[in-house]
Amino acid sequence: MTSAPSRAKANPTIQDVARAAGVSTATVSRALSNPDKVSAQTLKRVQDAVAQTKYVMNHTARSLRQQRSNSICVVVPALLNSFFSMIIAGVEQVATKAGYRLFLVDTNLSDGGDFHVARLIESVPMDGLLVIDGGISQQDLLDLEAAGRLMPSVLICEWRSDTLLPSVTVDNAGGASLAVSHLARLGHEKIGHLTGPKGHILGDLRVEGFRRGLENNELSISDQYLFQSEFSMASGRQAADTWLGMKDRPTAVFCASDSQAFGFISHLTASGVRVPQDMSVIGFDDVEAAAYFVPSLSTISQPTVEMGRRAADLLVRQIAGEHHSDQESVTLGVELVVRDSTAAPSSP
Amino acid sequence: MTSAPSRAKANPTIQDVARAAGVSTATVSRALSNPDKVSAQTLKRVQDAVAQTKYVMNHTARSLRQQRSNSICVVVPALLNSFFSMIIAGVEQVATKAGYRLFLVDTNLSDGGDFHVARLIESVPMDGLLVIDGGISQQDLLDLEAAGRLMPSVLICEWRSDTLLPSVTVDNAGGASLAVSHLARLGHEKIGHLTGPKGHILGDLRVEGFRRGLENNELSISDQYLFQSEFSMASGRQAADTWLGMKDRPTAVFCASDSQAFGFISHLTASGVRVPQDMSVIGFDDVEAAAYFVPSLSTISQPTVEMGRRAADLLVRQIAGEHHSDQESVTLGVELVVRDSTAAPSSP
DNA sequence: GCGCGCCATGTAATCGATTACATTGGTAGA
DNA sequence: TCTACCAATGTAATCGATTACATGGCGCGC
Repeated sequence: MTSAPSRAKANPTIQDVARAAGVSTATVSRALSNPDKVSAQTLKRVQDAVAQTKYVMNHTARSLRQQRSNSICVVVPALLNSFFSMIIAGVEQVATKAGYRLFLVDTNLSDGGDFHVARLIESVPMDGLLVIDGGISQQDLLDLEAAGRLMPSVLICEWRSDTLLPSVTVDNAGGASLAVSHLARLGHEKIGHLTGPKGHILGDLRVEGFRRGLENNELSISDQYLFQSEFSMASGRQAADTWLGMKDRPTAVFCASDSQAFGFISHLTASGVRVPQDMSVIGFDDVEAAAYFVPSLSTISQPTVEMGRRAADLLVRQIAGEHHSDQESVTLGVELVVRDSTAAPSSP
Repeated sequence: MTSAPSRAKANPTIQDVARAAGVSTATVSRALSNPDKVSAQTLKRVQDAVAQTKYVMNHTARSLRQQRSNSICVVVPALLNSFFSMIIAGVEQVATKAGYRLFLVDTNLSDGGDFHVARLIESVPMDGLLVIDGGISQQDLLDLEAAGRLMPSVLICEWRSDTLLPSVTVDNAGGASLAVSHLARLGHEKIGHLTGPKGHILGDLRVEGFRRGLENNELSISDQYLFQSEFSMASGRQAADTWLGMKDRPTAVFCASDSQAFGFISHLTASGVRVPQDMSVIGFDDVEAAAYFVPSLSTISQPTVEMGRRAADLLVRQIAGEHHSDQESVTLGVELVVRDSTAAPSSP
């Protein structure tokens, strides 16, 4: 190793600081992380020495010794969805304040869709895990638990009920029901639903809420009004094609996500169907673009930032060793936001 | 420390594996990371021992010893922008293949807008840095360089020209000029521009390209057609207000970002101005939603994924110690995408 | 005046993997 | 047959901070 290419030069270590301050490494360490354990005098000398040597701590060494990394990992299905970004913003606020670094993993990006937590955990030592949305298979988590390798974890967004982990969720079924009631109040009787992906817990719960909403409003349920779909815009556009091909069309649809609603409306408009005059559409999530879409989108708003905050809080407490019991799971409420994509059905 | 709460139990170490296999720790280490350095026989025994003990490597220890973390940090201004997410997807493909883990940092999320690379670098030991967009101040980078603390780095998206670091950019000015020419070809003579934020390099370059485009088409430049703006939807909506209040309005605008275009069109439509019949709008970026907006948005498309790939490639090579000279900076081309938000001006 | 205990600090073990250097046995070339 | 070298493996130092334990000095109570 002769003349290395322009590389950061070797960092000063705690040894250098100790020498400069004329104290032992133990004292430096204490001065830095437990200032009240050293005398005011020594503290000052150490601080000066730190400034002089331009010392910065080596977190790797600290992690190794302390057997903890001071960082938590957030697993997300799709960073590009602003809904998740908002949650992360909330997580960030709390985690940073508690002294944790954040590690983001996008299951969509990684492994070309074949994502396994196990591999993640093997590769990165983390103090805690925060899983957003059903991106990780329940089975993976159970396997880890069985292997005794599961670190403190909190789940955000709905999850299968039999899980052992604390979670932060919103009232998905309730939100769906709200959406349906809104449409019913406007006078719609033939209401359809663009579902989430098959087997996805969030989708399932919203279907359930959709059904309940219809019942509450004494409307009949027709399975042909269930459009098997996914959360994406492309999927919403596809559903629009199906809708256009139907003989007996619903006059309003509740979409399991805003993205779907965008795709759906987009294709309808391009085909000459006017929203909301000819057709009402309501979404779920209230992403930023919902307010700017044409027409602006009626939707169900979730307290995203708050969800992130609560989850991070649960996780930090769990890492600190506070007992986590079932009561630690949290469910937050949702809100109906009425904009321009819903209206009374046109009289035929 | 007596009965800890349900926590992952102590992981097996390389020592345990060595014992189980009846070899030394050095041999285990070699078997795991340099399989050709041990005999086939020993290799097998070690592998069996690994399986038996359920050993997983402790990356912290490895990082400490090797003085490298095998991870690179990506600094992004806003994860929720799908434009950046696409870039990251490209980065991910290359970085993972090269054996690096990805660390994402959102400067918007962190520090409430007061972000400093220095703090980041102090807190997380990384082998390389990938900075997307002008989110980090040039000064910060220069300071680091001066302090000899700058790790191998690559910049994505345009940057002030005097920088010392390799970068991956697109032809921003060229793209802007393309957009203007498209509008001019349609017959527009009064063309406006929603600029990026003041002093932002990307915005500045697009303004420059806007001017060049007008010149190329022998159109006059009127400063009142420059709408001081930012990249956000909210900012686009605000610009629409300004536009509505003008006496002599442009008949077409080029927006420095798709988000702005959404906000602009949204407000126009709500005010009864039809796009593209009464007004043409073209954006820049080609985010996913551009194709789904109503009307679908004409825009300038950037090779986002490719940008990420190229940048990651440069970075990995730089970390490996290959000499990086100026020729290593890369500029990629952009493309005009014509959709439904632009049309010939209505004859008055 | 003596002893107990506490405060500030130092000494050295420790976290778990990598790797420089040492050792062994075997083989090819002279 | 002897030397030189190589391949395979072991021994122990190393990365840089934390922290258990040891030490010395000082104050307080009796």
